[in-house]
Amino acid sequence: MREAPRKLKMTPQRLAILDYLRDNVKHPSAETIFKAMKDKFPTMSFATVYNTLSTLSKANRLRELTIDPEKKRFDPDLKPHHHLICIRCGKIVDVKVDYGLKLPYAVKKGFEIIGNHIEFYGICDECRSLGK
Amino acid sequence: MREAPRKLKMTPQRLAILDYLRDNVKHPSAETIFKAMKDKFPTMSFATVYNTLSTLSKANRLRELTIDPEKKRFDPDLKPHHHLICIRCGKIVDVKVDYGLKLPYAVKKGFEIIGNHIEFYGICDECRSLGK
DNA sequence: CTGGCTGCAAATCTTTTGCATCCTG
DNA sequence: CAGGATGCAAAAGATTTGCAGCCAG
Repeated sequence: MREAPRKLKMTPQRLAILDYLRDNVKHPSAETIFKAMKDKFPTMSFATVYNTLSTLSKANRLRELTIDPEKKRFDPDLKPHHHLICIRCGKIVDVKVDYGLKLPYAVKKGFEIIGNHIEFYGICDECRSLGK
Repeated sequence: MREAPRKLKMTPQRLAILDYLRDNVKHPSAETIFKAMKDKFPTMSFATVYNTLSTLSKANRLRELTIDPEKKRFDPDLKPHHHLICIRCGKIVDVKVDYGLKLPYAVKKGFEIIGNHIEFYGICDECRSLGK
């Protein structure tokens, strides 16, 4: 693809965000990340978080998930994998299974296929035990 | 599931939206739908479009797609199927293939699985011929 | 020195909500 | 006639942008 993982200037803010995301399997939203950042960097602004996340995403250092209709979620795990989301509480868990999906020629005709992502929808045990 | 397809009061606005969506394979956004509505119903408000779409969705008369990070898209086709989106122009085409996806027990443990949806990402021929 | 990055605020865009009025069933 | 639906405007969120000052190479 076009956007080569060009070299990034590593500022304290970017390092902090990358650090927060490393091995983070909770798929946090920008707001969650912002709140976590404020602890260490009380001066970091919302715009910087958004801009940084966008920059890191373009540089292939993280992936933006669209699985949550409310907001974007961010995933530091770059290996192709899928997700299961609880439609009640928004909890997201990884689905590291390779399904080897193929598109029939009639569908992909004209398209250059770049990738795919499976969203599984469900209700987690906590939400189910919480009444409904 | 919970939300039974209860009886809907059929107002002219709802009929118009359902009519516009019927056999519509373009997966329009709320804004696109609103614009189309304004032609026939110059008085229809944005809020009514959103409220109606939300109501119809809850009543299982259409499906909300989260595949486009920019905005929600709406699909009147209720039969389970998947989608291929052009990441440049946002064009969405149906992928009517049953992949019979199964989750390993270790993953779905604790979850009540409700469904799944595959997003294929690509670049359509038009966008490719348009330079980049 | 220069361009990129940050911080702040304001702008934008999508979607939701409050409320008075209207209309369907 | 009653409750739900509409229309309008304003609110609420999420995300983006403009811009001046700052910092690193």
